[in-house]
Amino acid sequence: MLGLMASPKPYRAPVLADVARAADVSVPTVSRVLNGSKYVAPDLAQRVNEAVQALGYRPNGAARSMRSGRRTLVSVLAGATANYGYARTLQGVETAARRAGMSVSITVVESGEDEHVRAAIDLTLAQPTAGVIVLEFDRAGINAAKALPEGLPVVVAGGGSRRTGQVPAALIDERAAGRQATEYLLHLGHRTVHHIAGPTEGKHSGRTDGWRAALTAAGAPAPQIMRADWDASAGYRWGERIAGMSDVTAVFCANDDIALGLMRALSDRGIDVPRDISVIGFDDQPLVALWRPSLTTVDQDFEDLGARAFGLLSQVIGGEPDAASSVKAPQLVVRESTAPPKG
Amino acid sequence: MLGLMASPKPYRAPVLADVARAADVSVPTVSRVLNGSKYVAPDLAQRVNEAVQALGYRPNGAARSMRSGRRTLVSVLAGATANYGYARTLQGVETAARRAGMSVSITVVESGEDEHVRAAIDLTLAQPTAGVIVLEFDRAGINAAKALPEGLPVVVAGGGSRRTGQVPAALIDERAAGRQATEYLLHLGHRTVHHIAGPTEGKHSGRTDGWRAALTAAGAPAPQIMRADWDASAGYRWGERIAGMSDVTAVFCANDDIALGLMRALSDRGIDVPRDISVIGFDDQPLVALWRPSLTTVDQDFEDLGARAFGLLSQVIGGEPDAASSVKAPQLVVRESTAPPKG
DNA sequence: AGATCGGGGGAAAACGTTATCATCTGAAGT
DNA sequence: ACTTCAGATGATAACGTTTTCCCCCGATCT
Repeated sequence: MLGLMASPKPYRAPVLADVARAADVSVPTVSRVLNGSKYVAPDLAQRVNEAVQALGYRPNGAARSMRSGRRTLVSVLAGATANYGYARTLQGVETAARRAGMSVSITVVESGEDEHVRAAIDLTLAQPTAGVIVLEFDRAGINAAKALPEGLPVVVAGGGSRRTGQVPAALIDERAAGRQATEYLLHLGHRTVHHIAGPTEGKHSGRTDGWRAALTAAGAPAPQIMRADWDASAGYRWGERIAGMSDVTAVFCANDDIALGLMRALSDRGIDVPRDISVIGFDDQPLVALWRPSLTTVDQDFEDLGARAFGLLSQVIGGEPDAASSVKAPQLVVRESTAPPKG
Repeated sequence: MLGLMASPKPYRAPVLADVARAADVSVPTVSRVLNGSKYVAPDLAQRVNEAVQALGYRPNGAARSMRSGRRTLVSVLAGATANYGYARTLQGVETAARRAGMSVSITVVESGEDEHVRAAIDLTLAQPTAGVIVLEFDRAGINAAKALPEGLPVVVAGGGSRRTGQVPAALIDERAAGRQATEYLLHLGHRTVHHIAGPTEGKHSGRTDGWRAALTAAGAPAPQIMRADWDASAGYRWGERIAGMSDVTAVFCANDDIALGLMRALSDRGIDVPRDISVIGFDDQPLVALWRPSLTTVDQDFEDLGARAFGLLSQVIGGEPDAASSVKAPQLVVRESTAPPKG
């Protein structure tokens, strides 16, 4: 009859009442001990701690957060996770959150379409979240930030040079960086600088703005913007076309992947970087320093961005009235892919 | 006196009772409508839905999960997040979870030290989690998997060729891949294959095992293993030494970063890949195809790994008795960095 | 010695939801 | 016309915790 026996213990996780019984104290006392309240006798506290150990008790997070109203989960909404910038920013958020005793959840917004935005938000808010950090690197993130309900603590992390709307933001000043990169190329003696931009993100991108500003300030002609997706293959395809253009001597790419794809295409066609054409990327992924030629690029401190975003969210959650946006300027890293023009 | 006025509405998120009042129905009825129960009159349902819309009501996840016992959060424990393999696996988990209507939380285990392991587990289990996926790519993950309490749904995702302990696992057969890569080099005519391994992970690594098995099967001599960290600089340092070794004609690297660092070091010393030395990597990061020469490597389907891990966890949570581990073999991708030896 | 005070601890309420149970209605079956 | 039944709804309990309230006690003060 063994096979028909009901399982003897369906294993129920121990709860506060079990601990209280084992320690022969009341339920609130156990709670007090666990939450480090003073006003509890040492011997009782010890009995409780022993019972907790013995039973392997873990507080039920749902019950805890429901009753106390305290939330220990922060949610990240992002258009992607595995791309370098996203992943590093997420890492920065996670590290900061962990040090503060909070957990991080991540939800991907598949696209900027209403449907995807709404689905992601619904999923995120189904958890008892203390607040939301939106990675505003793409349209999905931008739309998600707009669609979040009022009254919920929200901060944005992104590449603008100033705050977007009313939401506090941790920012990287892409505009300044784009300008600096372009100015560097002009300073080397290039007549103008071509630009491969990322997919259009609403009105403008800071990188593109900075590029244009530098050209205007220097009185240099602004060539037509070349649009590309974020990945290397898009850079490669533009490289094929640029190889046939005689007037291009310097290219500022919206990210490292595009730059590497471009360089490979040029290399495949016998065009030398940086002798024939200079190339600058954006992000400073670890591998680009190994490239031949190593890539001149803009170092964005994504981890710091994530940490700042979390800090800001903490302030907002804490109700601090002057939760101020922060902006940090990325840094140009000069390597081998840039040089004065041939002439 | 304006400055001294108490804020008029401290904003309390609407709850079920508010909706019920607005729709003039009972609280349970609202719950029924929201959970799609039948047995509710169409006109009532509509009133409820309108009230939900009007008030912007969102169910309180904590209360919901406490009462129903249903959990909609799965937790990922990992030794890192931003590295390519980790990030892609996490992406796979997130996508699968989102499709299943579940959220994902991520906690980094800083090291294999007891202290860090315990801290990470405590943090994770403070959330009302339905189950845990441990990324067993390093010692931190391995130790975390061991230290998780009994009775909690746990699965492992990693690179073993068979299950570790009693925990169901989604695996990538690194051993088979290591063997295949090594056999390919031998097949090209190399007398033996050198190997740069990752940091020692307990007893062994599947990649290293496969390498050794291939050499043994072919009767080739097994050179001393070269140990390295996972990053490119470690590969570079080995490259500096390998440049001075005359007997090295082929190197199998434990990951792509190491391989790229190695290739750069060799290139810096005028050693041609693949003419003088063949190099194989492991992971197939997107950029390695752009390298010059493009890298022969092993494609690991990390996203699929994450998806399988989530599927497995779902089964475990659902109480399916035969939640079977799955193993998938990665694939060798032949590119330009491998060739027959000179002689 | 009686009033006062504050540490220590238990009883009970409360959080917002879902599950159980009971009740009510109207239609179908005799 | 009287039961029967199923659909529809509300009252109430329950989940596991924290918070509030109150009582007890011994120590200190008049």
